[in-house]
Amino acid sequence: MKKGERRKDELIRIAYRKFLEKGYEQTSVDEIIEEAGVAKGTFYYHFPSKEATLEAVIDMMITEEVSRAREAAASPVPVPVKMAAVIGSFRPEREEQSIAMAVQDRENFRLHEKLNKRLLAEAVPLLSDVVREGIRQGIFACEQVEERVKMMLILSSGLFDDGDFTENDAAAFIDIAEKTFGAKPGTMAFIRELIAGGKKDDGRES
Amino acid sequence: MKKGERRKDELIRIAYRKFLEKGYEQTSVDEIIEEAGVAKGTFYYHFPSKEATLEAVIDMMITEEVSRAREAAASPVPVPVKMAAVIGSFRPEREEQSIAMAVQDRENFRLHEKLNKRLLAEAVPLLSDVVREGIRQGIFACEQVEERVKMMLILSSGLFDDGDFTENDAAAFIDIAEKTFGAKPGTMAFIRELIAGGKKDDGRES
Amino acid sequence: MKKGERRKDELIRIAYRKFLEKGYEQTSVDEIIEEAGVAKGTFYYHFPSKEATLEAVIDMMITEEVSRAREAAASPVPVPVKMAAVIGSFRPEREEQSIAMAVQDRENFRLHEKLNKRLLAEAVPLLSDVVREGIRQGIFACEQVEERVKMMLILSSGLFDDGDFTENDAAAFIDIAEKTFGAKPGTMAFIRELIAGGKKDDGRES
Amino acid sequence: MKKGERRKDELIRIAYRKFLEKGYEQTSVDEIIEEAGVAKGTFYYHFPSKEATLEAVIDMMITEEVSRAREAAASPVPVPVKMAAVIGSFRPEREEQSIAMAVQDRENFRLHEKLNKRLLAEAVPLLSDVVREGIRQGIFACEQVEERVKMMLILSSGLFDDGDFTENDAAAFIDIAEKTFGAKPGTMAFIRELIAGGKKDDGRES
DNA sequence: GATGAATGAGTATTCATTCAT
DNA sequence: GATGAATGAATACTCATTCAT
Repeated sequence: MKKGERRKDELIRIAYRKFLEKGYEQTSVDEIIEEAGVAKGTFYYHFPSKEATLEAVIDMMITEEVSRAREAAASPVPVPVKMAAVIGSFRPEREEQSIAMAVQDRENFRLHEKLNKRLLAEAVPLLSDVVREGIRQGIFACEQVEERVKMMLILSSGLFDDGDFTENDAAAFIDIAEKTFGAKPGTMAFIRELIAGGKKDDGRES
Repeated sequence: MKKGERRKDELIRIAYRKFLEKGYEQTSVDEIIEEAGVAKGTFYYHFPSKEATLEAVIDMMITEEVSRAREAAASPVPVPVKMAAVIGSFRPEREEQSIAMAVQDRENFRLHEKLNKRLLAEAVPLLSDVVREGIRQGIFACEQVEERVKMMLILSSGLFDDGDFTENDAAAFIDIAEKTFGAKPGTMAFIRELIAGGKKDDGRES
Repeated sequence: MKKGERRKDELIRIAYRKFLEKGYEQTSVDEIIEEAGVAKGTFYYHFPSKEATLEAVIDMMITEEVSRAREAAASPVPVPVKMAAVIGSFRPEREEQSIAMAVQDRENFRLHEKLNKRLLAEAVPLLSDVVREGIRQGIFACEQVEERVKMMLILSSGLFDDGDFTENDAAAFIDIAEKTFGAKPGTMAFIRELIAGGKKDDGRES
Repeated sequence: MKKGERRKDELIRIAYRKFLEKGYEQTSVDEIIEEAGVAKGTFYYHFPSKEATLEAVIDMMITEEVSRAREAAASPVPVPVKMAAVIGSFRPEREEQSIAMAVQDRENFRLHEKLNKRLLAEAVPLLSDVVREGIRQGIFACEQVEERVKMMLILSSGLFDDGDFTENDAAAFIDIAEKTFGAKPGTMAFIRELIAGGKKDDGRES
């Protein structure tokens, strides 16, 4: 990696953190460059616009998560475990920002939405394959696989992403998920641990 | 209603429309007062800040929708029909803005989210009562009623609010909803019409 | 005149002087407001953009000069004298800026050109009437009156506006002007004084 | 010519075209180097500043045109024809840019003016010699030769350079020119073709 | 000769808010 | 109740120029 690229990556990293902390619109270019300790011109040397930085940030996140998810999808483990692993791959950045981002998270809809759209697009096919594998193995039984996967992802994101949920939420979600995919009761109990993991140190957003 | 109150209500109504059209952040106080034909000072006579206008707008929306929903919940009709009516009450702005808001919908997350949080809080108990009524009548059978209601609302909002969904989406959703509440297949087919209604004139954007 | 209008007029006056001194592009909004001692917002309260200020400046100049010229055209004096008076009305800013504008004059093409276009459009008909009056009186004799007037204005502007010309220039110009309008030699000697007046205190620059 | 010189000349040529198309101020160094495919440093290796590029561009133009004009002035043809040829040499860029520059011509006053000043300085003595030759041959009769030449150049530039003129303009101009130089009516009718030539393919702008 | 990353002062414009009348 | 002139910090973005390699 060249010297110039390192500067650019640092800017992306800082932008990433800022966008999570305060949201895209609320983060000014000035704040980013001040934290990076570079001049205004340097920022605009690397990015044609502020919006381009958002794209770069999202690309970075997607790239990382998708590659982790793909690996998980390819591993030779039982289907339910594999599902857990794939979904887990898409739950971003546990250790890193978890703390910082908790601060203020109200306004980063733009990042959230762009990211969600792209993640959904990447995650749905991946998970659908896992579900179909489960169907072949007799673990699951359902039609409209892609749609059901999409719904479970929407639901899990709306419910758990903010780390604010009860045991009842988890129980109901597991029951719904099992019925959604036509699985036997208990098959997807593993989800409880998956989301529980995110509850403690992943205080993403209120 | 006094003269001053009428002015204030007009400002709220204009702000409401603008927020839907362009989003909260993207609507300037100047635009609101210009459309209202009042002076800057007048705005700040009625509202301590721009943010206060957002709160007022949300209050107005909630109040209207909740009262419609309460009426629906109290009407003596079969439970599935009642559910449709209550949910329908919470789907805002059918006739009025549906057209206008189609224009731009990308940035009004702030309004959306504030509204959603409050609507969820109001809608969940109301719908839960309806579901419990259904349980007593043997139409539904489930535990964690409130949680399940919440999930169906999250899911329906994530899936259908943007009017961009397929027949497969609808089919899967209906199946999931029935299983979620332990209803017999076909019990909740009415949902298809409910969401179809929003698809036509609510060409919001994808 | 209201208070707000006075502020606006002051801004126009300052912009006018700055534009003459340094040119439109080279004058920043910051410089104008600093000299006026007002805040940035005040400027943009009165003008939608910097360009609008240029328009306002030009309007101000045109309005003044045209009204002076119209008066001169209506006065009951001999035709050659009247011509001198009308032309003189269009030679702007003798006393006021003459000094300040001398500083730098290199870049104000934009002002100059916009102004020239509009002045020419106003001056040509006015002077043409005077020339036709002269033709009726037998002082002048020519066709294509408007075109000839336009040419003499272009020529006089190109030659004398910068105050940098010789006696030979004046002599040749007078000869050409007389021949252009078919006047007897000496008829338009008055021009010499007209342009001489601009030479001293109007040390614009070359 | 060395390799470095070729690079420099290419930069001048590109700058020349850009300055004509968009004007000096509106052309950024970035645009020039991008089109040339060289690095920023390369530009500043060849030119101490952007302004220096303008000077270089003007030098290039002058040099070309003056040498063409000198050739024309030395050729053994009748005086009126020679005048036409010399003036024609100074009307720049017939074939090359005529099209490109038509795009935008509003802002390149700086180039225009610098060029005009220098062209005038070069053209006046050259044309004056031609006029004096005409006087010796009895075709022309006038004093203040240089001044009259200058005036005709100013006039022709102000009138015809933008290609927007009428037959009346041409007629009046020819009449004035003949009287200016004391020529017999008809002597300078050739001018009509000269300017007509510029009207067609030189659609610079209105 | 040539590169390209870095600079930083400068640009026009926006906008929520204040306050004397 | 209502006005509208005034504010000033903030914003995204530009661009001629420098310099270590």
